[in-house]
Amino acid sequence: MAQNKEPQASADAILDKLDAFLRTKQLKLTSQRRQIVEKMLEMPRHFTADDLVDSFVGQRPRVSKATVYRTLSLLSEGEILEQHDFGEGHRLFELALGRSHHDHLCCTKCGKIIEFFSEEMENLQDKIAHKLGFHPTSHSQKIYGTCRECWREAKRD
Amino acid sequence: MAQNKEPQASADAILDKLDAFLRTKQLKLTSQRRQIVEKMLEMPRHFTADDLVDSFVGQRPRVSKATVYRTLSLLSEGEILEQHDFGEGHRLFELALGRSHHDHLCCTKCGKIIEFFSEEMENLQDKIAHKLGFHPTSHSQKIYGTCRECWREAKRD
DNA sequence: CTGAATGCAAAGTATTTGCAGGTCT
DNA sequence: AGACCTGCAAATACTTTGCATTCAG
Repeated sequence: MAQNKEPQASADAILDKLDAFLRTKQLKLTSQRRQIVEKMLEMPRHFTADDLVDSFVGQRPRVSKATVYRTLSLLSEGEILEQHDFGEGHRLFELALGRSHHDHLCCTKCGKIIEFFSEEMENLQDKIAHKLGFHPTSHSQKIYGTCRECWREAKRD
Repeated sequence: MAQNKEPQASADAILDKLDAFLRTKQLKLTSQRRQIVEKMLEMPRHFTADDLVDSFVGQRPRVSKATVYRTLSLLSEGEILEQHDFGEGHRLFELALGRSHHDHLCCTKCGKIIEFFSEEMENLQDKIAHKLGFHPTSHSQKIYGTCRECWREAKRD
């Protein structure tokens, strides 16, 4: 088990993968799609579609909200992004390309998200799924609670 | 590990728990709140707020959408219901009172949801959380994939 | 009696879609 | 040329809120 500190994929690596994916569907790698990929790299680990839309305000050429949403869908479908729902009423996106799979701890006090990976957990999940006749393709695991810092703060009161 | 086949709580048990919870907040057990509890018992294991709203159409006295939403919040807060998000764009509610904790397998072909519980998994989750300085209060785990039936069907083609 | 609850309609929030014109190959 | 894309605004889906009235304790 380890926290994940790997660097993210480069713009080039992402554009290559996106281009390859788009080709398989006879779609095009446009200027807007490139710009969105660039912006993605400047986003925090988890970001919303709206965060990305906002990053284009007052910029020329700008990219519209509709295009951002449409592109985020494509990026997810092409397995470049991953989508999460931490129960806040909106989706969060996370760059998946070049990073290995992991799960999340979510602090309900400060909103911090801690990533973790456990081989043991992965094996156990597979074992359980198979025992129930299920063929797993992916999973989402979130542990909610209080992080170290918020816990300390709570005890202080 | 076992699939969960326990019966659900009775209306009386739920109303008792709800009443106790409401008292602690100086809130009232109204006729509408009672009706919502009754309807909940007729719902499938997982239901949306809208399913519940619909169950009141053409009924007298009816309960409004706003009240349904407000009551579902209270029921969740009072740990009578649990909320889930299976990534379909709306919340699903599930009766938690009288049922023990479990996680879910979600078939992405047919939408079927299979429940499971694993002591081993629970322990592992706690172990990981603590190792990262985290104090867990709850978790949500979903394994997506193909269920036995859909898998067979896929192979047939 | 009095604070809490309700219904209604309106307002939000997040996301998707129709369409007319623009763009890439 | 033709298929795909884009921006815009309108539409959708789900949920929350403001307010005048009604109700539970």
